[in-house]
Parts: sequence; structure tokens; C-alpha cells
Amino acid sequence: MKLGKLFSVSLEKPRLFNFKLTSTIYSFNWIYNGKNLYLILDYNPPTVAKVSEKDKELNATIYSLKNIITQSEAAEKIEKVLGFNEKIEEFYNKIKDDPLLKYVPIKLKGARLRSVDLWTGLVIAVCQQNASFKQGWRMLYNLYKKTGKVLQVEDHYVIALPRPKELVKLDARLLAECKLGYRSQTLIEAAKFFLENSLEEKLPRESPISAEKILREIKGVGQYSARLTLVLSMRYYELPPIDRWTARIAQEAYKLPSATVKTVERVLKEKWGRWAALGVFFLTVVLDAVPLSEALMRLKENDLKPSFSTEDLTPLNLWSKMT
DNA sequence: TGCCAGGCGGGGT
DNA sequence: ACCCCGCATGGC
Repeated sequence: MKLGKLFSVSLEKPRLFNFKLTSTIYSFNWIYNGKNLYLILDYNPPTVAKVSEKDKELNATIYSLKNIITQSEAAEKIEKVLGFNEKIEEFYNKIKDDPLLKYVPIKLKGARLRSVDLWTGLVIAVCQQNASFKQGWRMLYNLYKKTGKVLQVEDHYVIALPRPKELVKLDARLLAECKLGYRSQTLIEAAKFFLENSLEEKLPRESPISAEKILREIKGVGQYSARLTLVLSMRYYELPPIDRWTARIAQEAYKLPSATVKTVERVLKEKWGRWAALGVFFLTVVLDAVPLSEALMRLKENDLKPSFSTEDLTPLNLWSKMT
């Protein structure tokens, strides 16, 4: 599906905004290619922003099937996705001496979380369940490649995940090829729930706590997945998604008596305040999302800087390495 | 080979 | 409230 060029807008970068880092973290190559960042602004009609950096500004060119979106709507969506209005100075102040995150304001200075739509956020979260970083991102990669819809923007091909309506109609064999195992049933349940409850329209109006409760009504979606979904899509940071990986690392770093979700949640909220979930997000980046045993060794050696040059797959090189 | 991983729900206490 | 187990799949 080839999209036509509509218009360009320029955006003034906020303070503490690093375009390259923000574009790089957890991107596939159809999202970021080292120069341009491709953001899906809408699915109906399919609309993509090609964003690049130019001095103090970002330049965005908008492509779509129809000429509906306005310049101010496009600019507003891009600024939301890139987290322009977040006061990360406040986050940096909280973590500048933190045993886990102290290098975030130095090595990842100006990196923001790129948000996605609610459904995409949930798909990402489900792929992370009970799997290594590598396996989780492989599953997501398969979903994009085998079931996604290709949107052509000039000579670049952006891939959109199937929407809930499309996912429920997918051939079961095709979904099986994505190697999600038992998680594929969760995705089907989730897609049905989204459709029945018009969730993409209704959930953004809920508080974080209530939104988490609603997402947990989906069979196969527990606290971790619900919260991760809300972090990635709504930028709700006060409820940290705590998995075994985060829990064990926090236990070691803060010398906690246990690594239960309850204990770790209390401490992370204490340490990182209303930025707790953003802290969890950046923890995975500074530790290159390495498996738990390796992460614990790195913590012991105080090796908490992300690697910018490694053969292994990391959140920072996914865009160039994952094929 | 045989574990076990950025979870989860169901069934036990 | 907890604790414990099985669950698809891939990686090592």
C-alpha cells in the first residue's frame, strides 16, 4: 500500500532531547534506519510521519492515503509519541545517584521513550511474557514480518501490526509460524476484548489504576503485561511493571529481604517516585537487556553503562542487527 | 540432552 | 493472601 505525501512540518526540540537515541531504542529497521524515524500516526486512514533531525529542529513529512490530518494534529501526535512534554530533568534528579540508573542522565542523556498505540503496546507486552529479551523480540519481529501490513513511504517500507479486527481473522497456521507458543491464544483473547469493549477509544479516559484493572480482565494478561502496555502506550509511569528480572536486580541493588513484586514495587516507588516505570524501562537499556544471571554479574561489577558496540542483540542495536 | 526464561491462571493451602 | 505447577517455544 503506497502512501502519498501530504505536507511537512517542523518541530522545535525540547530541552534534553536526543533524536538519535530516542529513535534507536527498541526500534526495528522499518521504524528507524539510522537517519529517518517512521512513526505510524493513524491506521485509518494509514498515516505515517517521516521524521528527521535538522539543527535545532525536527522535520516531519506526513504521508497518508487520504488528505484528512491537519498540520497541527500531526505535530501534536508526533510530540506526544516522542514525549516532548515530559520533564525528564525531574527524573534525572531522582536517579543521579541511583545504584542502578546513575548512568542514564549521562550515557542516555536526552533519550525519551517512544510511545506506541494501545494495541501495539499490548502485543509487545505479551511477547515479553516468560521469555528472554531475545526470544520476545524475535516473536514480535515474526508478527510484524509475517502478519503485518506494509505501508510504502517513498522508497521505504513501514510495517504496521494487524489491528484487533484483522488479528482475529488471521489464519491460525500463520499465527503459529510467529512462534508465540501459548501466548498466541492471549493475543486472540485480547483482540476480541478490544473489539467488544471499544478499548482503544475508552481506555485512554481511565486512570492508570483503573486501566490496569480493565486490561487484566483479558485472560493471559496479568499485572506485568497490563502495566507494560500502559507504560508503552499511555506513558503511565507510576505503576512499574515488575518481572522476575527487575525484581532480582532490584533486590541485589537495594539489599532487599525478598524479591516479591510487592516488596520491589514499594521500593521502586520510594526510589523513583512517579517515574518508577520509566526507570524500569531504562534499566533494561543500561543493562543491554542481558539475561538475569549476566545482569546480576554486571551489577556486582558496577557495569551499568549500556554497550554501544557489542555483537549481541541489545535495545540500542535492534534496529541495525535484527533480521 | 534437559533445563529455564522480563508471566499467567488455576488449584491447592 | 499466599504457594506451586504446567504451559509453547527457542536458546544454550
